[in-house]
Formats: sequence, C-alpha cells, structure tokens
Amino acid sequence: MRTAGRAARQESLREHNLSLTLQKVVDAIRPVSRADISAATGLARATVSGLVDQLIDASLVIELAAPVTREARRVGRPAVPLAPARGTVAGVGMEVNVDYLGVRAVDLAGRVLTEVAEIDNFRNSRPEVVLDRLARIAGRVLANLSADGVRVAGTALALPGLVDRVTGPLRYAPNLGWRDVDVVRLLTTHPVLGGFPPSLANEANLAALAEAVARRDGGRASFVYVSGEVGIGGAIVLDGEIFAGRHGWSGEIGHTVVDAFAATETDDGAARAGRRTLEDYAGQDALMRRAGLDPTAPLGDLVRAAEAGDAAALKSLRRGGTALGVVLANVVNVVDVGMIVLGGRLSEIYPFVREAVEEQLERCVIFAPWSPVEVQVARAGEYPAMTGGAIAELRTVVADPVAWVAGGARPHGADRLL
Amino acid sequence: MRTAGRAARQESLREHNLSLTLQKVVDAIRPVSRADISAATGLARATVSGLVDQLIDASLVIELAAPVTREARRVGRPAVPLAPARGTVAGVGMEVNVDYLGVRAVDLAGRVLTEVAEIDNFRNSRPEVVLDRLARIAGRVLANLSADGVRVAGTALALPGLVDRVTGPLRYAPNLGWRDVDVVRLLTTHPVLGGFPPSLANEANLAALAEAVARRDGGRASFVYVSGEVGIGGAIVLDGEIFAGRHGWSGEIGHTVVDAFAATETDDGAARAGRRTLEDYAGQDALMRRAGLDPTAPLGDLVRAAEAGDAAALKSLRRGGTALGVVLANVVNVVDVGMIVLGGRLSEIYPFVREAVEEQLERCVIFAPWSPVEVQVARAGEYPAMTGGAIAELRTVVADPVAWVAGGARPHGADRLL
DNA sequence: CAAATTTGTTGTACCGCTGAACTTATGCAA
DNA sequence: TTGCATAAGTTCAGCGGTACAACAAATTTG
Repeated sequence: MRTAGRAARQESLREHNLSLTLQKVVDAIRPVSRADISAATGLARATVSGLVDQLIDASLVIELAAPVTREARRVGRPAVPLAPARGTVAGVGMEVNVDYLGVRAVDLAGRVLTEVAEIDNFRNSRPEVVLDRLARIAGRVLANLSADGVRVAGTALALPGLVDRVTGPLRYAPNLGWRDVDVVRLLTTHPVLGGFPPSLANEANLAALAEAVARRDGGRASFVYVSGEVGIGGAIVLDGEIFAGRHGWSGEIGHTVVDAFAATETDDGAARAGRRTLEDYAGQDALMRRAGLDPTAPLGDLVRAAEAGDAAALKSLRRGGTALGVVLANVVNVVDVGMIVLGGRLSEIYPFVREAVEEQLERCVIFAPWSPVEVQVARAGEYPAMTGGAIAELRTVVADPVAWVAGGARPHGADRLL
Repeated sequence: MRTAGRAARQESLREHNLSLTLQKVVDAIRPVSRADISAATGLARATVSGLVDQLIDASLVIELAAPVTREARRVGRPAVPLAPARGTVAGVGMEVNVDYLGVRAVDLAGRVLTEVAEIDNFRNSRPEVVLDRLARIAGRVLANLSADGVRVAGTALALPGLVDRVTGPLRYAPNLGWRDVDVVRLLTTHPVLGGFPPSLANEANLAALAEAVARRDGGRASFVYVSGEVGIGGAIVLDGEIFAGRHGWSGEIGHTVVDAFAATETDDGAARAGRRTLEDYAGQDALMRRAGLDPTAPLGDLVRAAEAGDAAALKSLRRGGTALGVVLANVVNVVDVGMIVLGGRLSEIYPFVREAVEEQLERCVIFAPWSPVEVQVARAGEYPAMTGGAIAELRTVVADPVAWVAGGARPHGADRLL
C-alpha cells in the first residue's frame, strides 16, 4: 500500500484493512481464524468478519472445512480456519538466464499450478529468437490457466542484468550479450501475451523475494541475497521486502571493485584498467580457470575436484570465498544487515567457501563484535527467480484486493511491485 | 507514521491527515494556503480547514498576516498564507565530535533559537568528563528555552561512531577512543537533562538528514552523504529519509576494504592483516602523511599546499579521491542512488578530489552509461549533525501532531525517528 | 459597480469502524 | 444427559471523519 504522502479518505481505511487481512491469511504458516486476525491486527471481530466475507466472495480466501486437529483442542466454539484460495488467482513468473529459460505459475496458496523450464545455452544469443521462444511457452501456460478459469494477476520476467523498472527496457545483460533490448515490446507483440505486458526485474531481486517468502516463518527477515549463476548478482531484503533502488538496479555486487590499486593483469591476461572485480575472483569462469579446469565445463567438475581434495580447486574456492567475504562485509557495513543468504550455484560450492566468507565477515564487518553476521544457504528451491516473479505479481493482489473484490477484472494499471 | 502492518481505525485517518497537513506546511519553501494543501493532498477544502485549525490551536502553525506579495496577484479572494510557528516548539541537537562539541536548538520554521559550540580536542578523552561538559551546556540551552516558553520536542545526540539506536549504548567511537559507553545514563543523571533522555545517532546520519532538508527544494532527494571529519562516515538518504538500517549502523564506508589482496604494509608501517580501508587512503591522517605533512596539523595546510601546486599534496589528494571514488562506486552499485554529497571537511578539499571521484564513478558504476552519478558539495552549513539532530526530534512532532494538539505535554515515549 | 473568480466555512450525507448484545458450537463437570 | 463455562462469529446502533454542495468573503477585471 502506497500511503506515502497521500491523503487518507474513508475508503482508504477499507483498502488498507482489506489488504492487511488478506496479508495475514496469505503470510500465515498455518491456517488462521477470524478471531486470530482480530487479535493480531487489533481490528474488531465484527470488522474482520466483514472483510473476510468480501475476500471469500472474491475467491481470494476460502474457509477450510477441516476441523483443525491442532493438538490443543480448546474449550469454546471452534474457529473456522481460513486459507488463501487455491487455483483462483495466479502470478506468472518468467525467466531468461544464461543456460535456461522458463515459466512458472503460482497461486495465492503458493502452489505451483504449471511450469515449463528448458535448458539451453543463451550466451550471446539473439534477443528476438529467445524471447519468441519464451513467449510461446508463456502463451501455453496462460492458455492453460485461462482454460482452468484461473485469473492472472500479472506476469513478471526475470533477467540476469540491468533492468530499468521505470522506463522499461533491459539495459545490459553481459552474460547474455544483450544490450538495450526493448523486452516488453518484443514480448507483447505476441498475440497471447498482448494483454499481459510483463513487469521486468533483475533475476537476483526476484530470487531474493522468493527466498524472503520461503523464510517468512522466521518473521520478516532482512538479509543480503547473493545469486551465483554464471555472473554474481545480489539483492537486499529488508523486513521481507526487496530494496530495489530507484531503477531496480540495487545489489549489483558482481562488479564491485575488490582491488582498487592492484596490478593490471587479470586471469585471462586481458587488462582491466588496473582493478579487479568480485567476478574476477568468484565468478564461475574465474573459479574454474584458477582451479585449472575448462571454464565452460559444468561447475560440478570443480565440486568433485574439491571433494577429492585437489589442491588447486580448494585454493581457487578459498580465494573466491575470500573475495566474496570481503565484498559482503563492505555491503553489510553499508546497509547494516545481519544475514547473508547464498543462492544459485553458490549453494553447490557453499561447503568450500563458507569458512572463507565467514572469516572475512568477522574480520571486516565493523559491528561484528556486537552483532555477528550469519551465513546461510538458500531455501527457495530451484529456479527461485521464477517463483519470485510470480510472487511479485501476487503481491499486487494482496496490496490492493479491492480491485479483485469488485468485478474480478484484471487491473493492469495496478502498481508494479518491486 | 508507522502504518506498517497495523490496523487502520477511524482516528488513524485523522492522525495521518493531520500529519500530512503539517508536513506540507513545514516542508514548503514558501508559505502555502489551505487551498494549496487541499490541491496537493486531494483532501476536501473543508477537511483541510478543520485540520489547519487544530494545528493553529496547538501553536504548530500560524496564519501570516502579510498579504503575500507574490508577483502574480491573481483574481479571486486572496489566500491566507500558512507557515510553521516560530519559537513554540524546538528540537535540540547535540554533538560530540573529535575536535568540537555543541548544542543547537531549532524550531519548526528551521530557525536556530540558541546554540553553543566549543572547540577542543577530544581524542582519547574520558566520556564522563566530556559528557558532563556537554550536559552543562545542554542544561543552559534547555533552561533558556523553558524560560521563553518553548516546548521541547526532544533531544538527540550525534556521535562519531557506532551507536545502537535500539538498545542504547555507544558501541565504538575509534577517533574519540570510546568503547561501550552508556551515554544515555551518563547524560540523564544530570538533573536538568533527567527529563530529556536523548536519542542517539551516528553523526553522519544526522548530518545527512540536515542535508536532505537543506535540499528539499529539489524534491525528496536520494543521495549518499559522505561525512569527512577526522574519520570518514557515510549515510544513505532515500526520498528525503535516512536509511538507518537495523541498528542505525548503516553507511560505515570509512572501513570499507579497498585492497583485499594488497601488500601488508600500511602508510604508518603497521601491518593491517593484508588489507587497506578507505581511511587508509582518504582519512585525514593518511592524506596529510602522504603529502609529507604533520598528520596533527590542520587540514588547511594541505589545502594551501595543494593550491600552491605542491606535487606531493596533489598526488596525495588524487590518491585519496581515487579510493573514495571506487568505494562510492561500490556503494552506488549496491544501493542504486544517483547523487553523492560530500560534506564535513571534504568540502574543503572538494576541488582537489572531485575529478578523481567522478572519474572512478564513471568507470566503476555499472549503470553510469545510462544514468551518470552526480557529485556535489554539502549545503547544510556548519555543524550539520547538530541541526540534523534537532530536525530528527522535530520530525517526531510532524509525524504525530496529535500528541501536541491535545494537551501540549511532551510525549517522551513517542516513536524515535531515524 | 457588477460580474467573475478563488478562498474559506457551514451543514448534511455517507462510509467504515467499534462495542455491546446475541447466537452458535464446543469442552467439561456433575 | 444436563448445565455451565468459554470462545467464535454475527447483528445493529452509535460515532468519528471525510466528501460534497451551497454559501459567504475578498479580491481583480471591465
């Protein structure tokens, strides 16, 4: 809800409280009752009843029939458990990354309704070709949803690069070899997608959102998410919300300069004007090369070498971990966050970098003596950015249920999340 | 206003709109009318009238008698200009820094009502002694205010170090030589200050707040503020608000590692475990030493040497500027902000570092080709952290005028800002 | 001096939340 | 089985707060 600087009218109350109520139902780990919501929000029970009725009418919430076998069956009239409706509204998350592409539809209950993922190599690909392929898949998914009577909250596309969430185009995706591509136009020229202009976002940002939701049982967490795919992306999560910055360009840690005054040569011999970035140490290519492996080989080779005790592999991983740790310490000093979540392929090499990362965090984070920084592996599962994209669209529903209560029409002009 | 996750009741509307109205009056560059507020907020004119009346009753707003000689005297009934009341409510900002200490009281109109500043050297000082001295000054200031019938919104203390805004104590202020000092307890044992427990904050954060207010004519700006006193502090301002982080520890750029894998020796010969921080390049001591000057001499010596064309001085400044530029580029890549404001003593050496800083920003900021980062000097005047502290307290009034409308009692338990 | 125009105020209508009383559904003890 | 205690959910009058329309006030323009 964007209350920033706007007047509050009578109907604002309803909007706010309706959103709040839906939030409580959707965010809950186990079903909640009207009474629970009343207690949690401070709203009168009568008010909550009215709000919940509206949400049920809109097929956003359902009453569970199950008598709720929670161990402590208390005295008094049993509560009617509420849950987010299944298969009535869906968010659609799409992703184009360096070596896969896919589409995933998720409903308010967090269930995956449909998904398609295709493995391929998109390094230096042609945007029109790749996006056409994505659009066909998305078209099939949307057709399925429509056939099942599922309303679509919106579509989001995750890309491994700089996406301008305000003005639209993809600015720069080095690992795809794309630059200044008008992704939205290319996608919406497809007949099926015409009605669903996707919102764009950075892959790491959306993956972090999925991670935040996966961790909601621990309260609204704050952490720095590191997405190690071919490049290294990052995102900042504060109180369960993505901190996206003005354009959605925040968290670009892969290009952080690690050695400002270092020698001029890089691993592959090319001069980089005297400075090395995090990806020069901890990017997949750098890790493989330094370990004496083919940089185009799968990362699993490096993991196996390290497990076998190969000295070069271990050294390479330790070096990458150290660079990552220093960069993360710098980030943490700037944003004052207490947890790091390593996602993407970093989960695979996690056992071999964790120690180095933690060592640097302890050494370089100025507040570490009073509040040490924790390092954890991601929990969000495979293709988190697709899930995150779907969630981002579903959040527009939660943030503004009124639009869905009235007619059930798809409100395309609704505030973009992220 | 913290609407996050709370229920909205009827009275929430009033609170919100009252705060919004006061905000419009206080933030305005030139006086606004009731009609202006109505147009800006979307509230009905009748509603605004009621709200303004309440604010006038509470002595937070006044009607100006002046017929407003704005050049274009339009047709129709002339508007009654509104302005924040003067000398009725004050915020008190205090500061202890490495070579000065002081107290400043500011009213809602932004006027300085009283101020006392004393120059001295507090390196490796004893907290009890320094805080006692500060408390005496603050006592005089508060007594003055009280004698003039000025209500005190609250007091804030700026410190050059890690301040825990949640649990209270000053954790670590290297340049003062303080560590784990219970500042609030030491101050409130003073009889006069007993009723005014100060909120604590980092010096750079409060200075940045003053800077944000000084720049409010350009809309709600977002920038990274760099406070170069003896150490180098920083703060992040987003849409005119300080981004403080969990504990208020954000923006600590002085300890950012610049050379993760560099040689082990530092300027003063002491080993620092193989890494150099920004302060090792751009801190005052480092700048002076590298220029061949006495590190305890005033910074003016370095400026004069540079103005005279001294090669060592210029080189030292260029080197410091380069390090600062790289660090700022890293910060900007993480938080996606488009402007850097150099404050504190950096304003003095600004002409000699600007070029190097801009060069690095252009080179290292990944989105620079699409959205270049601007560098500017601070505008907030002398002792900005004191002003910022006062403003932070005044903002509690603007955020929750209801508490001041009713009785006019000082609501100490009100939400701490920042 | 009247018409036009804009500001600020007054009074009614309406929306949405609250709180108390009431109904419903269960556990527990006699 | 009955009755009591307890908690969940519903109904309805009351009230706070905003909107809207009508009106009064103060000024420029012709």
